[in-house]
Amino acid sequence: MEDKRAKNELAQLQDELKRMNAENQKLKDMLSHVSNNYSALHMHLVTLMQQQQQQPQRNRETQAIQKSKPEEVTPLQILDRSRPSAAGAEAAETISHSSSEERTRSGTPPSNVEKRVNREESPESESWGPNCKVQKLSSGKPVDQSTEATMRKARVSVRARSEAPMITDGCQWRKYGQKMAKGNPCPRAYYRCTMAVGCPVRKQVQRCADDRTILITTYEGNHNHPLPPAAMAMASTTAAAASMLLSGSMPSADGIMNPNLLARAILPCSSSMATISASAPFPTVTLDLTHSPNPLQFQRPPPPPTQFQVPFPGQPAPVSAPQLPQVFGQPLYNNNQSKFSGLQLSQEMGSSQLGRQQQQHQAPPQQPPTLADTVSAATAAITNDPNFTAALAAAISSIISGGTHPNSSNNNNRQ
DNA sequence: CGTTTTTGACCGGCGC
DNA sequence: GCGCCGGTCAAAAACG
Ligand SMILES: [Zn+2]
Repeated sequence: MEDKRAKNELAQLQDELKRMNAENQKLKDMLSHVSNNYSALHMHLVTLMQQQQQQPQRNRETQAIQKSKPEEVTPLQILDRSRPSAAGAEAAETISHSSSEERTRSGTPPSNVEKRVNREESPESESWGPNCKVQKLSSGKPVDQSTEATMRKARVSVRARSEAPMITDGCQWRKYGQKMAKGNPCPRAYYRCTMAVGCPVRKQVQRCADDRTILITTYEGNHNHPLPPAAMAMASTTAAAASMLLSGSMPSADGIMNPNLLARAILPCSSSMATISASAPFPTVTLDLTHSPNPLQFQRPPPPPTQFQVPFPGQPAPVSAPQLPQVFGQPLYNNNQSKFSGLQLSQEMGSSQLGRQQQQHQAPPQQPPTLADTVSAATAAITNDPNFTAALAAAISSIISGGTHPNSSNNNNRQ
């Protein structure tokens, strides 16, 4: 009798323990998620500032930022022409593909789709096949809206530590492929955004070969639909990085310059380096949210591609720009940044492209060496403005709540 | 049932 | 041309 009761109790306890473990795990995931978001946001901010100072006269923008509720309109969103209406998805699509190509979808069976059609009978193919075609075509004709064409080319890869098989960025993804990478035991998975039909955004996820706790997520393209706040951080960050990558500034010396600026603007407190790697078929920005406890990353030329570090002249050591990190550190868990403080931005481009393709862009804003000063000045100005910090805090908390509140629907990712 | 994942086939580009 | 390789497709299976 009594035995029975004891047993019962025990079972109960065990059950509870299990639950707690589960919750614990959940919390851990959440925390990691939040941390990632934080890093992304941080990065975003810096990128933004960078852009801002590129176009000084846009000074007013700061105000826009302050005014706008972060949840609804991110400055970034303004920058790239994403329209609001939900139904706009369709419209956006038309816009994005606009001039150059004839959308083959919906009743316009183009001749050039034939190849794929071969595989299957239905002319229903629609959407993606042609898109690829277009890609090439567009590359063929230089003019075009550089945004669309180039955006597809540009890639932003994010390195972050994550136990989860996939980083939670607030978007919905459908896996459409998986391959074994060559020099890597871990497979690479391909996803595409399913938040809207025809959203061109894709990403591929792969675990780092020599440190499996690091997850490399590579984004490509811009969303053509409104995003939930939880997804804003990543999306806008990557978009910003991408646009930065191929908007004028990227070429040659500037290319080196930018990450440099970013690096020093961001992590005054941590060792930072901008790495530029040659040999990549397409321009790629790499945001490294890995802290990398060991100086491992300082000698990370393992992968065959010739990678070389670019130690900035006279900038090897931590910088003094104490304002920034504090601003972020406060509203969040007081400096949990130990984990993600390190952020490093590197750009890679095709070795072939390295030389040419640079001046292709107009108005090379020859950025004087004083740039760094400008940036830090801007940083100071911005971060000193209470309104701005308030807005930022709001943004952050919104993201956090969006990501963590179970009731906010999105909560956790699947699987 | 609709949606997502799995997984082998397939494609185009590139180097040989 | 051939084979490799990074990507993608799509049928079937798994999922909820
Ligand atoms: Zn999308």
